[in-house]
Amino acid sequence: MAKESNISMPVIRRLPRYYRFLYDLKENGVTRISSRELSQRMGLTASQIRQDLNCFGGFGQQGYGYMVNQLYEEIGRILGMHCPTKAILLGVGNLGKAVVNHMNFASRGFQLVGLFDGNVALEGQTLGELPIRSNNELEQFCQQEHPEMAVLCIPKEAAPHLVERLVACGIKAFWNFSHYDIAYDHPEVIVENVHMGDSLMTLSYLMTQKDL
Amino acid sequence: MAKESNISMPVIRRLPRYYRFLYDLKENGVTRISSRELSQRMGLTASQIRQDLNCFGGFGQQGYGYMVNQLYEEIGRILGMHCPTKAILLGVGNLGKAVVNHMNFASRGFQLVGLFDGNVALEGQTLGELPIRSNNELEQFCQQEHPEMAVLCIPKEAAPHLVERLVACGIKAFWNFSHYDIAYDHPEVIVENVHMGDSLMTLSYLMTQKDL
DNA sequence: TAGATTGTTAATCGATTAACAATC
DNA sequence: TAGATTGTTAATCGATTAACAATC
Repeated sequence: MAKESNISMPVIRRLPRYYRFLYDLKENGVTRISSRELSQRMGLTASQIRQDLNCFGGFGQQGYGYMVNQLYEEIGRILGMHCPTKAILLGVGNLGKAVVNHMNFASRGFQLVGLFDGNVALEGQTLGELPIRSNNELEQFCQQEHPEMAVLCIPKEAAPHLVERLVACGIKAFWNFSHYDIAYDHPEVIVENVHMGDSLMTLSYLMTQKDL
Repeated sequence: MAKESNISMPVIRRLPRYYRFLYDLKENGVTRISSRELSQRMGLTASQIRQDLNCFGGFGQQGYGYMVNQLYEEIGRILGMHCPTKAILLGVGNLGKAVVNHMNFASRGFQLVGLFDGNVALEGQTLGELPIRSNNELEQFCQQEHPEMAVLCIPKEAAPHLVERLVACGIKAFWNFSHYDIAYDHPEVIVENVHMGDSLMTLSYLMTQKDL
C-alpha cells in the first residue's frame, strides 16, 4: 500500500492505542464499530479516527462502520506484528530483568533471541529461558543470529562504546532505556527512547500546577 | 509566576529533557550557554528553546545567554522537584520491583513511602528499604501518611477496583503502568500513562517502514 | 429507497519557525 | 559603542476538526 509512507508521527503513535482498544472490543465480542462510537471510548474525535485510518487505506464501509477484527488485523499488519524482528537485550540489571519478564516481545513484533551483560558473574544464568551471555560474545552471536534491534538497559556511561559495537554488528534500531543520546552520534539508526524519568517529572509538574 | 498556567503539553514534555541536558552541561563545567548552542546539542531550534523558556519567564540575559546552573534550578522548581510529593506503589511483581529499584523518585519530585501487593505471601518482605504491605492496609496507611500519588504496576483486571479505593483514600494522581484507562472513569484525577508496549510497537512500525 | 457512516476536502486551530526590536 | 543574544511579535507550517458528497 503506497499510502503508507510519510505518515506523521502523531498518527503513528496513536496506532498502538487503536490496536489495544480494538483487541479489547474483539475480546468483548464486538464485531463492528463506527468511528463515532470508537471515538467516544477512546476520547478522540470521530473525524480524527477516520483521518488516521485513511492514511493507510479505506478499511471501513460507508453507512456501516468498521469490522473490528479486520481493522485489528490491518493495524497489526501496518505495525509489523506479523513479521517479527530479532532483538537482543543488553544490561540485565533490575530494569533489564523487568523488561525481559514483563514485556511480551513476541506479541509486539519482535523475537528476543539474546541477553548480554558486562558483568561476567551473571554469565551462564538464565532469564526467561534465555542464557545471559558476556558482552565478549556479542560479535560472534550477531554474526550467527543477525539480530536487527537492540534493547539498551545499560548505564549511560557504557552506552557510547556498546552502541558503536552494535552498529558495527549490524544493529539497525535501538529501544533505548539509557539516557545516552544515540541519534546524535548515529543519525542513520532508528531510535525509540523510553525516558520513564521524564514521564514521572511531567506528572510532578502537573500535580504542582494543580496545587496552585 | 502567573505565567505558568495554560502551558501546552508539548512544552511541558520538553522540560524534563531540558533539565537533563542542563544537568549534563553543569556536570561538564559549562556555566553559560546560548539558545543557539543548546539547540544544536538537543536537536531543536534556538527559536523553540527561547519560546519554551519564555512561557515561564525571562531566564536569560540579552547579548549573553543563559546561566546553566540558574536555568537548571528554575526548571527544577517549575517541575516541582523541590517540593516532593508522597507516593505509594501497588503491585510488586517484576515491573514493580524494577520501578522501585531503578527509578530514583527522590530526584524527580516524589518520596516513595509505601509498597503494596495483593499477594499476602509477599507481606513482610522488604524492597528498597520499604516493607511490602497487604492491600488490606491501604486505607489505614493512607490515613496516616496521606500519599497523593500512586504508581500502578498491577494487572489491568485488578485496576478498576483498586483505583476506586485509592481515589477514596485521597490519591490525586496516578503514574499508570497498567493498561486500565483511569481517566475514562475518573476525569478528576491526574493520570500519566506509561505504555512501554506502545513504544515498542512504534519501533516495530518504523523498522517495517524502512525495510520497504 | 432512506438512513447511516465512511472517505475526503476545506476550515480552523495550535505549534513551530522566522524575524527583529530591545537591551545587555 | 559594537556585537551578541535574548524576548516577543509575526509568518509559516502542520495537525485537528468540521463539513459534506459518496456510497453502502
